Amino acid sequence: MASTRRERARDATTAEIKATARALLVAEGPDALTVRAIARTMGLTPAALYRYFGGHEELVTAMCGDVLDEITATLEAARDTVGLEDPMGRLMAICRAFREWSLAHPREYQLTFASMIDKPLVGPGSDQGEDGIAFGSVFLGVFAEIWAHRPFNVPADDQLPPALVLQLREFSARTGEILPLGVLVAYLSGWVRLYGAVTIEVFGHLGFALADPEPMFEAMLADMRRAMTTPVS
Amino acid sequence: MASTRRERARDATTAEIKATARALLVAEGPDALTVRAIARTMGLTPAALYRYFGGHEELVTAMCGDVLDEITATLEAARDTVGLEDPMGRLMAICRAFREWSLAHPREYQLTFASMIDKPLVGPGSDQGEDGIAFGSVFLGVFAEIWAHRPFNVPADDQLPPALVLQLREFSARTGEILPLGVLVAYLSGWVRLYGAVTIEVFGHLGFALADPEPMFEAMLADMRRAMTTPVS
DNA sequence: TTGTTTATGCGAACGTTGTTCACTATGCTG
DNA sequence: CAGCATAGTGAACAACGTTCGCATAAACAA
Repeated sequence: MASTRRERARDATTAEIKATARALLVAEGPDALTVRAIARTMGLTPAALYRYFGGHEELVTAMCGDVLDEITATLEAARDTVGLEDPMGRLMAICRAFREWSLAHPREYQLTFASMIDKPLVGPGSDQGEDGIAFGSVFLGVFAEIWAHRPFNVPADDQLPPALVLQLREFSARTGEILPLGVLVAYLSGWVRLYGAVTIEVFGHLGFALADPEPMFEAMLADMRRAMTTPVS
Repeated sequence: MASTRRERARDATTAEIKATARALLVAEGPDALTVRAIARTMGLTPAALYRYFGGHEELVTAMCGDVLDEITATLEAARDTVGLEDPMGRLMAICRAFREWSLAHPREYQLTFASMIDKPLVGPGSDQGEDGIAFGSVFLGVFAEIWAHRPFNVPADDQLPPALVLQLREFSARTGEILPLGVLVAYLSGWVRLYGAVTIEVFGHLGFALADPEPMFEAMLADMRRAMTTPVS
């Protein structure tokens, strides 16, 4: 990609900045993620960083992109731990990997997944951002696998609220129309449940009742499986 | 409470500070929630505020408490819209009210429910904070109502993972031992699903697929109802 | 090789933030 | 009335994000 020497050096510095920022984030928390601190630990003047980033916000946005790439790779690796003959197992592997990564990287999680839409909007496939789509397609892909392998009981289109059907049609068109709307509902519900379970645990908002939420997480996964293995009636 | 004149004046100022902070938060966003800005809009010196609050963090913590009280009152009001003969309807009212309040007050929601455990830890009943317990007991109370009104199918204690049983026993002891452990599981699962669905919507992380997540939210409520109306087998 | 351009970094500065401190009034209390 | 706690002031400090003009070194054209 980077042909000329200059471009290579520039990319290296950019990477070093992001790496330093990342290290600062995990070591000192989000409040320490400051332009001046990054410059300081790199032996640079704060002003110098503005040759590489438009400002503080742009820098953390770039970091979110990196995080999203990293977690996408992690999920794919976890997914490929399980063979294609067991797509449900692949989904479970993804979910568990998502939880474990998030618990191991709470700061990054907060930055990337628990920010308002003001900031970089992400989900499993975000409006803006290529990284987001990649992240989302990992999930969507395995749902397609599951459906192809063994269809389960999903509501027919005319059993869904009309308002929902309209939105799902749009979403389906955007994602290649590979799945029935009912499967998209399962996909979205699954993502919402996973996101919620992980977020509440990362924030510690379950500590009032459970010191170790893992069994509850597994129970949620079991319920998710149950919903997706009801035979077609 | 406040007998002497001085104390009354002090409490009034304290309240005005929190009100100003709140107004600033909703009008300008969390970044504008600054000690100096509050003092400025009140016609005070920044230093003066330190007679009332230990610092910025303590101030937003106090605000979170207020928010928690406010939302608790809102949920109770919504709950009492439905008569005692329909406890499930009361739960649904609470859930919908929680979603609507959160969508109408995203900044407050972010501050109160989407902060790390570093900050004020809250959940439906938090480790620290009386407001949290009040908030949580609204939920727990209606679950008790439902169970008393019509028991549903919950796993027996020996069907639950032993690690979970131990934690649930502790939690049960802390909350008065009024419910079987399986009902506590339903309660916690319900809170996790509600929290997740609302959080993901408030953050806009569902916008990649749905412009209006309300039907999906209703579907989640329906599934919650289903899980809590399976007759005892 | 020489001259020109362009990217990179520096240093200083501005306005903002949270917070502390010495000081001055004001109003309550004995 | 005397004494004292309290509320508020103003100035200061360190740290922040950001901008500007100036140097320097690398890349390129002649």
